[in-house]
Amino acid sequence: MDKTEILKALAHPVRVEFLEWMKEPERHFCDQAHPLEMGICAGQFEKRCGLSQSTVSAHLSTLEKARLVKIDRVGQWAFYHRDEKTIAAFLDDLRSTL
Amino acid sequence: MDKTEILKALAHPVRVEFLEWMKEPERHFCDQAHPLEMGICAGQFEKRCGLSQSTVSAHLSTLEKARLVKIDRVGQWAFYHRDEKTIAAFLDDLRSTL
DNA sequence: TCTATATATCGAGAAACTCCGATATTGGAT
DNA sequence: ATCCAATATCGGAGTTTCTCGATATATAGA
Repeated sequence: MDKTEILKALAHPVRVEFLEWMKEPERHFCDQAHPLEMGICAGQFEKRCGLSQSTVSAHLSTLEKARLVKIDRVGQWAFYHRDEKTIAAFLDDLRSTL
Repeated sequence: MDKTEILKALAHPVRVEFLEWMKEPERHFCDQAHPLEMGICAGQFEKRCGLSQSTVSAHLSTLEKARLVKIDRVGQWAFYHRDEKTIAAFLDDLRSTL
């Protein structure tokens, strides 16, 4: 759990927004073809943030490198979901050290 | 309380370190001439982080713009201390939204 | 096999960040 | 008034981040 890497990952509002959206999938991704239990397709973020496909992919990759999200690759799709373990550990660490 | 600005301010390990040092002044700044209750002199950080005076000043300025610290200017000195109100509000907000 | 779709990666330009030395500003002391 | 010490600001070099379009990869389906 690299605190600095996580804080850098959170230092862009779009990435924070992605994490917040994933907290309530049924609210923000109700039109996804696949069941929400599988995670959120990368393309879903694209539609909602107004950025290009490659930019969204890069942001998701940043979140993944910081271990804030996990990816399940199924066929041609990448399903993203929050890594609650890392997020909780980070929040606890931040509260106790900051 | 601008969450994005705070997260960007925390996205540099030196600034996080400054905040952590200020949490225990008697431990990290025991050699300060002025009483620690006044806050921590800018020069104290310089001695401990190995960065130049101008760089330290800029980092402290970033923390101040994010309202993570407050400054008391007394004579030619600038005494810094944590703004616990902002820090607590930020941690609460992060825990509830992230 | 060929085509379409989903995602990742590459290359490049713009913007932001980091750091420094030099200079400016401020206030105290002589 | 002058000098010194503490801090802030400026200007610039180097690095990183953000974003895009183009291209690559990988899978599904006809």
